[in-house]
Amino acid sequence: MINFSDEFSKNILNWFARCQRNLPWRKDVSDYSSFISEFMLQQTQVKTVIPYYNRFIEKLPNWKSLAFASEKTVLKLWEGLGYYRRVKNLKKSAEIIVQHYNGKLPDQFDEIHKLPGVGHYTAGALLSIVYKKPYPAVDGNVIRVFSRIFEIKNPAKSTSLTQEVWKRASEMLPPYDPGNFNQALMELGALICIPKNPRCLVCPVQKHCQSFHHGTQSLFPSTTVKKKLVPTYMISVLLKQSNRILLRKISNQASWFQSLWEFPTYTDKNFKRAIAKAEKDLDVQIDRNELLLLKFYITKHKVTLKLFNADFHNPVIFKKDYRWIPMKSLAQYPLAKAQNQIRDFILHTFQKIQKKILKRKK
DNA sequence: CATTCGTGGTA
DNA sequence: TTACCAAGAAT
Repeated sequence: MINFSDEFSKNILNWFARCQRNLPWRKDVSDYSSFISEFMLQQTQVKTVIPYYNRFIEKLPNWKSLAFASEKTVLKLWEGLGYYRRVKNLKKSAEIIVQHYNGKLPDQFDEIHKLPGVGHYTAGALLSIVYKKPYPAVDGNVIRVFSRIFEIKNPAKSTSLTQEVWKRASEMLPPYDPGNFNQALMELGALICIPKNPRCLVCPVQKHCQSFHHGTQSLFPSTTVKKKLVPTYMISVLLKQSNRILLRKISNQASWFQSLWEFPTYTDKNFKRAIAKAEKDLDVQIDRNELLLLKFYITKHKVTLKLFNADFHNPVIFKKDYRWIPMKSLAQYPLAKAQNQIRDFILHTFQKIQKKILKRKK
């Protein structure tokens, strides 16, 4: 007589063996490659990660190369991926592993969990995938999958739901193949048990799913409360001085990664106030007729991003963390995605202007 | 423990 | 268009 969790495990493992996606970090699995991929995949979709992962592994193929790489090199490889704190923690972890663990990822939960940027999920994922140890790994996918299978009514994103799913995942974890079991659950959440319109008809564990039997898939995880959207305007100021351009280091109150750069950017719910802030901070006159770029940028709370050209009033502005960057070396400075797109735009137009000048000289 | 951190995708 | 979600962690 096969029990529930045993049959469940076999069904989902069988499906995973047949249907898993062909992903770069699934060939030549090592402690290092798994570590990099797990960090990149935190709150980031597989499709987004793939090119970043390939570039990163090619450039920094092992613990030592990462530990001894310059901060700027590592940040450039992460540029555009978001959540930049992750890359700081990633490098720090590599340094610790090279220094204190002889260049090999430790195989004890507490030691892995202590590494910066490694939480409960990542520790479990690494131990189960790299060392095949029986630890569960519960991510957003697994929460959704289990909340449907067991019709867990706790509200979405609540800690009680998270706790409940960790408990269930521990109970369901098979002693054999825990790494593939964890990955199979996540893969199921990514391919079959998706947030909306789950594909239950092709689900390998539909017979084990209470939501499927009751037709309640859309009720789990239980829906959250609505929020109001307050638009916020962001403007970036392009301050030029001959062939140099002004960047500043991102520095905010939190202990955040300090080596990321940006064009001076100001936000306010009121558009005019945003411009006034910029003019006051930089002591410049912003020319609204010389709009270089108008771009819409929408997230949960922010709505527009505009780039303006500005003229000097008083050249003696600069506090620390502001720097004039020659246009030619602009590309070397790691920026966040939105700023990065502005940078590319500026470089592109700059090149076009240079070409025109060359033609005139001829 | 509720927020914040970036960006892209979906219905 | 908008709310919600994605291989979460730190504070």
